[in-house]
Amino acid sequence: MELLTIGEVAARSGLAPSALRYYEAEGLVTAERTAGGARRYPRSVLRRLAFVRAAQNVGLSLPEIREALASLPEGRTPSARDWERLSRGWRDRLDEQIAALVQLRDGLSSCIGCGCLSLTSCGLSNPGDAAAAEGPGARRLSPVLRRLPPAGRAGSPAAPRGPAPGRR
Amino acid sequence: MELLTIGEVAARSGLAPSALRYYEAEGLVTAERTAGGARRYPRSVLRRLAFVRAAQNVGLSLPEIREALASLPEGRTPSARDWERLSRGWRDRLDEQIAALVQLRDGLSSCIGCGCLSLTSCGLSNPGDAAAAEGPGARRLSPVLRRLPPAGRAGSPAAPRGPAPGRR
DNA sequence: CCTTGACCTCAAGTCGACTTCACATCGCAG
DNA sequence: CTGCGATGTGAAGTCGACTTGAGGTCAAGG
Repeated sequence: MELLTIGEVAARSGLAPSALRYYEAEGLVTAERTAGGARRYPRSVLRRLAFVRAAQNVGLSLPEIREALASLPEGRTPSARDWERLSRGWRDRLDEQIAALVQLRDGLSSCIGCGCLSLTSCGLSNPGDAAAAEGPGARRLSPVLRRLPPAGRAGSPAAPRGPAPGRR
Repeated sequence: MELLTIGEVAARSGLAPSALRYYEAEGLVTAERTAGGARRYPRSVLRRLAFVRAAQNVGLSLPEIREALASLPEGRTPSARDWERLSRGWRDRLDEQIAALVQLRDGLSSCIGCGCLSLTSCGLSNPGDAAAAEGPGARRLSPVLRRLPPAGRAGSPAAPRGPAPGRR
């Protein structure tokens, strides 16, 4: 009645069934079982999955998301306070990431203008050769950048999350 | 004389020797060899590595970087035109990423204000349940976001690139 | 001559978030 | 009863960018 099969949840959430099982194994969601062992999800799981997605977009890892979810009293619809608390942290995270990218972009722009093609002394990259270049002057990039990507990850057209060739 | 050992390059670039070998295998850098087979790098490799770093920060994958490097006439110091061409593309990339993050952050902020805790209809996440919620109205997130992180990657204290326990 | 230490190669391991595979079951229509 | 499709499980594979490990070589120093 009010319970959804894994296939339905997959269709509605856009996640592959395998991902849902994985999330369950990781403790992000739970499901009841039929006599036969099939998963039956309450409608609220969709909200939970939406939450997971949002958190992923902010850059949280699954363990972090699990923690965040754990801080929401079981099953209950998150209160305004819950939501505010969580999203405030996320906002800070996003602000950090944005600031780092902006800084990088601006460094790039100024490099175009200044003609310092060497890259050896222009802070855009410049990791350790600062030591060779003498003096601790360089090293302008905030560490958050190092934490950021290898971003292209899903960049290649090949199946990041969208394609989900799983449901064939 | 003017040639650096892998250890020196590692120290000056901040990369582990293993990473340098890997880059060579991937065709990002080349090195001469001594009679005994040891790598000897010209000073210019540092510039090249700085370039690689910068490109990584922008979010390029190694294959993409290899391509970019290939477009720089062999060995020659990149001209102003080269640099401008490349960095313009990077800038666009960064702009995209920044825009996506800003959009996400602002969505977050507006959610705090609007009290729509359900997450089911607020575009912050909302992947496929739009179908369930009837109508194609949702799905506000630009696809660039999906390409972005799972960012936390290096987030865990455990050795992303900094620690480089390689040089022990 | 022997030991270090820096270097070499090739193979395999790591991390995160899943997917894919092989094989077993459930429930139901025909 | 048979067959199909949706599901179940556990194990192993995938991708990117490296690191780690095992086992071997080279040049210099005591």
